[in-house]
Amino acid sequence: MTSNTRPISVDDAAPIGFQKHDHENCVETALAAAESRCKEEGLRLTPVRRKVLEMLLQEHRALGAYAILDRLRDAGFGSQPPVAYRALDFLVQNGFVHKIERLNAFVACSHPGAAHSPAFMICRKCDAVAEAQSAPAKGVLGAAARAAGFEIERTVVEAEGLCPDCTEKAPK
Amino acid sequence: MTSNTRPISVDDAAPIGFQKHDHENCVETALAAAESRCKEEGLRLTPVRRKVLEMLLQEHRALGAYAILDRLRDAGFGSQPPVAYRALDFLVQNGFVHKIERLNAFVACSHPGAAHSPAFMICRKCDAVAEAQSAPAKGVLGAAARAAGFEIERTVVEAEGLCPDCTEKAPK
DNA sequence: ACCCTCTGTGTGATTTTATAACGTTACGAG
DNA sequence: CTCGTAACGTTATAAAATCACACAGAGGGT
Repeated sequence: MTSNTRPISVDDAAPIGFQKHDHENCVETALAAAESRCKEEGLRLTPVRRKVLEMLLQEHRALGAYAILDRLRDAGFGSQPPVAYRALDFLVQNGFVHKIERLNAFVACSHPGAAHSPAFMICRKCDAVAEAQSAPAKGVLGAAARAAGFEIERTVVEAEGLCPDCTEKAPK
Repeated sequence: MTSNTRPISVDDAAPIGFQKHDHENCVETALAAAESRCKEEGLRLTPVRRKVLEMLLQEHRALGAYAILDRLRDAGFGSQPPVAYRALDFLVQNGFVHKIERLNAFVACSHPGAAHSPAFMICRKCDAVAEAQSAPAKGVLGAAARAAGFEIERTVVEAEGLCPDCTEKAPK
């Protein structure tokens, strides 16, 4: 499906999270993408996992594991923490979902398919989360790492602040 | 742990964390700096707070709140979680200590006094933590934020990987 | 068909991390 | 000294994450 995967340019780096978009479509597209990628790679997108991914795509924001768990229970799945955590592990492992460390919460990946080291903008008012690209290893941090002999394997980049809506409403 | 002395060839970008240095001195200097800054700014570096800062300076790595709490108890302070969390709040608030979101743990700031948005390198093997500078708002992320109308107030930048020592030992 | 193994699921219990709520103490301004 | 506030100590509880173990179902080999 992601044959139409767009190259990530700076403009395009404008995050999905804070803008109006065709939500129905965005959810369906992403789900379909996940499905086909799993088929390709022999991964098993089981009902629980699919449900969790769907939930996270529906909300365009970070959900805690227990919020997810509640919804799973309502949907008739197991209701103990490991159920949610295992599904999340799978989804994170395979890049369908990202963990927001700052919030101990999870969001669906907005750039399905693209190899990326994600960066997030988190609104401290309304908790909206938008995903952008980052290239932390290219900047000052990368230089520091090389200088120190540190091998970067993975990066967490999370910006906290005010989203456009909240800036307007509370220009304080 | 490692008595392995590496050349202190330091390029300024190089972080303090992964190198041998005069630890005694570094602890004392930092404590003194904290004290004088608190005096200047009318902040109260109380015994608990001072003790916590000292502990974090001693270890050059991240400690969880409960590890800190244990040591506080041993030192004769209150032994309930809020004691540690309150001290940590104060220290983080005033820039003496940083929280490592990835680890839910805390490290003393390595660049006392300098206005900074810190970045961390975290060794996944030995948990060593080094602090470097970052300028996330200057790069791709900054561009994305401007494009989206997002106002960045604070950033979390944490790189996970292998520190020099662990790279040598387990080149895997 | 069968057995076997491996992965995923369901559940109870527990650990780890963090906050709420409330009374008491200590400090500084007046 | 007296008052108001900031810091502390304690009990209790919430929130986040993991452990341990049993069972179910898919696939492979025979």
